[in-house]
Amino acid sequence: MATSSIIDIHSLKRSCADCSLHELCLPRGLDRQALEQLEKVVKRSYSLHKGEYLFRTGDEFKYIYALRSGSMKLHLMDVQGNNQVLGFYFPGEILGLDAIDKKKHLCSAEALETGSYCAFPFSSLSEVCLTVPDLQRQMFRLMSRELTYENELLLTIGKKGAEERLATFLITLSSRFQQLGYSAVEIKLSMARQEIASYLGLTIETVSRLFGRFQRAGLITVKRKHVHIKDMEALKNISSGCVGAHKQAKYSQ
Amino acid sequence: MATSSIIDIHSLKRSCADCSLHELCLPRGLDRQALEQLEKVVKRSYSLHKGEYLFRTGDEFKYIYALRSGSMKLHLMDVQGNNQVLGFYFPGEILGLDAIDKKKHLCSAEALETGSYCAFPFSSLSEVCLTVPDLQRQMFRLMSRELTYENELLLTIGKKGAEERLATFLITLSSRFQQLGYSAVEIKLSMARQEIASYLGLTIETVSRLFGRFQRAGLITVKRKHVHIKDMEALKNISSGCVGAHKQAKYSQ
DNA sequence: CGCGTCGTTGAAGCCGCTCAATAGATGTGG
DNA sequence: CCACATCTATTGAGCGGCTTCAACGACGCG
Repeated sequence: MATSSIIDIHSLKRSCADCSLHELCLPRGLDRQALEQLEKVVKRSYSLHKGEYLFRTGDEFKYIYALRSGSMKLHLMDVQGNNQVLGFYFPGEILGLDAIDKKKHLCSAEALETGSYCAFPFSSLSEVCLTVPDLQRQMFRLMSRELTYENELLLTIGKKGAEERLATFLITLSSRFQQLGYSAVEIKLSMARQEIASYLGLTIETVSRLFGRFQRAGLITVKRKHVHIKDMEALKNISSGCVGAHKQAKYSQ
Repeated sequence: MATSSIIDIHSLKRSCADCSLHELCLPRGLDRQALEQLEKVVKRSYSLHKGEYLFRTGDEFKYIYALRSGSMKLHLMDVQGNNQVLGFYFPGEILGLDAIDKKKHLCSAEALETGSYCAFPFSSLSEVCLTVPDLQRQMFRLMSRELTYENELLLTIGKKGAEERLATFLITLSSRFQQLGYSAVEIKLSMARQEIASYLGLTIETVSRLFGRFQRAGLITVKRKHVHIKDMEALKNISSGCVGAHKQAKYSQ
């Protein structure tokens, strides 16, 4: 479990209502009264540095976490050391929902850069859900959304070729950054090539080559962890397989 | 939406308490009083025939479904006709949870054989959740479990070779059947090769060849849709990559 | 500056896909 | 009941995309 930092400017912000992530995060759609209920259980603003874990496989499940700043990766490892990155998380997003069933975390959440988060004790949170219908609804929605994300990732990994996968990854990242108020074309990757590769079910070399190929084709410019999208349309076309012939089996009826 | 059959023996069973799937399904862990609340909203026992849909992509989300008998596949199709099977569902399992967020079904649920199901209007169900803590908890758990399943599928598709994937599939099927009270070694596949292939991110030819290879190796006997597991241990070893050398990149730290 | 980590690039090989033909199963109608 | 059509599954041959193996380059940090 991460230790709280000595000085954390975020801790000055006292309420979810004041939080800039208000409309993205757990409190989304809650009225003032409901927010007050939520305030009672939230533990606010712990900080986290690159490489630190929010939780690890096997940890007891106690909290749902909301990321306030920074970014994280969720990853799963099996007995032989196969390591699959399941997703990347950005401010306003919720981590830990998959641990509810087994009451243990089955995957690990690791910080990709320095950031901060809020923690909601799950037992208290679910009690509040009983008295605040909007909060219950929001919890259901968040879990449902998580399922949808994973469904799309499954489609990407299971049915798309390497170019489509990376293009899909970039497009998705772009739109998520835009929602957060950042540029849709200037992307700062907080994850390593290795992590992108794992997420997409590819190797690091393939990802590297694809970045090069996209750059040579004039779709993007890449410099280390900085990506500039020059031709969003073309990238979207690749992402949905409208160009370069070779795909995996389609099985269309 | 499926039509209810003219005669359905299951409709004679009036309560979840009497249902043989009681301990697997939504009512799991509920006391008598809680069950009564649940009874008020459930719509029981519609029947469904092979090829019929419980819901399709784009359908308005109104119900959560519990499968009573038979089996279903959940699948997702993108714009170009890439069709990914996301999962197979058996009696006691819940379908439709991923539609809560968007209030629309983003994937389709199709019957693999004749069966029956119960429907829970989601708006009523979530109201009941507010007064029955155990039911709310169960909903959270079910959604969480679904996330866990998908995580494991992602690991399988993203990091494992073809043999490992099929072995994992068979092992998983075996243990689910066992939980349902069926044999763990005599497996009747209700899905076609094509559907297995799509689920595992492979082609139908590869799946067919793997079945042949497993049979020649004495691990199983396959005859059409009937599989007999002869060497569970060996299958588990393959499933976790303990044998046949070649795997995908492991990325172990 | 030297070292370690991360990323890029090249060459070669293999796994699983594609294409194609056959066999088996299922259903239909005469 | 068999002939025919259709769909599903099996099997083979060849190829190609991605991985593997290997070496080099680029950064960042002590």
